[in-house]
Amino acid sequence: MTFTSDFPVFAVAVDLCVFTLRDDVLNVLLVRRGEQPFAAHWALPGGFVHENESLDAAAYRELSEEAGVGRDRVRLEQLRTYGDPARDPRPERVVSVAWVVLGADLPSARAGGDAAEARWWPVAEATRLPLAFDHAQILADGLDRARDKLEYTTLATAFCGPTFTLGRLQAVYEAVWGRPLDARNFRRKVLASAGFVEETGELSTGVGRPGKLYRTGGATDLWPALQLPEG
Amino acid sequence: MTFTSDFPVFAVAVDLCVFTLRDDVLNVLLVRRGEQPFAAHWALPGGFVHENESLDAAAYRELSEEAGVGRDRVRLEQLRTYGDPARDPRPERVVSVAWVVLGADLPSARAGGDAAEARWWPVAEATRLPLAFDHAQILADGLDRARDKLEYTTLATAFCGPTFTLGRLQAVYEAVWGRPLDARNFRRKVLASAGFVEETGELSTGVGRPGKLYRTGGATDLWPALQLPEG
DNA sequence: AAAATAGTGTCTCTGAGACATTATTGA
DNA sequence: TCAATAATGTCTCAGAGACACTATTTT
Repeated sequence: MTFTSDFPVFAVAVDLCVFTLRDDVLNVLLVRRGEQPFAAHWALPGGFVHENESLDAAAYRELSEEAGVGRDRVRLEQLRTYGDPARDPRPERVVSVAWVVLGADLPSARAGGDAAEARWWPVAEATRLPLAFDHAQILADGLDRARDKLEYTTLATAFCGPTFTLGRLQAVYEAVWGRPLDARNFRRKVLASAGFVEETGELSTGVGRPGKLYRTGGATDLWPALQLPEG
Repeated sequence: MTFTSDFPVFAVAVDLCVFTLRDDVLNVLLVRRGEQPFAAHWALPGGFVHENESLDAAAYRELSEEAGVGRDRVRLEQLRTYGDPARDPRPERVVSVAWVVLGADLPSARAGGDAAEARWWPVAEATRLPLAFDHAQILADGLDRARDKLEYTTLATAFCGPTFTLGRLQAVYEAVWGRPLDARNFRRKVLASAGFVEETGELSTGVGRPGKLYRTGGATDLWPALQLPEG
């Protein structure tokens, strides 16, 4: 397929920072590239936006192709757009719209799309890898965004399933912030934030004493905010 | 000039929400379009990104062309990217990277670039205009961003000149938030936020009692944050 | 003297952090 | 009975909001 235009021509891509918790550790999905440039390098999943496809539709499509995850399983928000002329060595000018994607219990990664291999990485390891393109920067920005958003939005519940105990929600905060929190203070603050969570009336099952199960409340912004402990 | 590509072809634009204070009222720069589509509609200043030009360079260039403002006069930050296939009626697919630009005492607008006319609008009026493309949405998002950022960053000083009194800084907050603030509490909080402002040793001149002049401190994030009063 | 702006202190209330023990379940 | 998780209360401290008057300058 060939296109022509009277404007400077760009390719537009989406790149995804897909985060989930595995064993109470924050993980990010990376794919190993099968093609040049950066063949065999690890990279964020992503790809080109199609004609007549919106940016978020492209993000959801890549998520489905490269992670096998449907849009009902995740929350997705735009991070920022990266457009340095040198960020992609190919002759085409490639601008990439990056997204942060949060999900609970996302499936084990599988190869798909043009990726030779896909797997979850604990973020501490992923940030030490020599990622393709400017993906190390994008990942760092995505992590910052996730950490910030947990403070003043209810986004943390996106890491949990449809129902969860307060203990699970606390584990989310501890994994993303990398700091232990006091359970009593955490519970007090979560329950004092109107619309953060609501009781389902059910109790959890499994190991340990059953606890009340909650679901996401109606609020999107948190007031008052939870505060990331300093130090 | 004609380009060809093996990828779906996009044009990439930048659009700017340029804010300044005029008579203690928050104003935004709009241009009247001279060409189709949306000829004679008011729009955010902006234009296409050139070949081999980074996104922020394009934003600064448009700012210079359409507002006559150099990069040393403003602070600029990326807002988000808009890419709905229907957002531009032209056959080319146009994705726009939007920016929020804050400046002090920006010059009276002049026509430039492909704008027939340019002028400052109080934001309350601007948001009621039928703007071109999806610019009403972009402007609304830009206003939200500016209001949020004033809470937890030192961005407010970008609306002031190189030195300013605390009274001027308070006027910035009141204009952007649309709420009166208590001067005593405001001073206490600003001076308690490490690195927000630092004394110059100079005093203001002009009407009223002279006050200490401050300049922007080294901090970019505010701790503790200033809080937008509710209600 | 009038208008405009700068500067100062205290009380009260809310929310944050620190901190230990008991309760209930499954293995 | 042990391991794992849930649940509960109090004290102290910091920061936010409410609130009134005096000081200095220009016109």
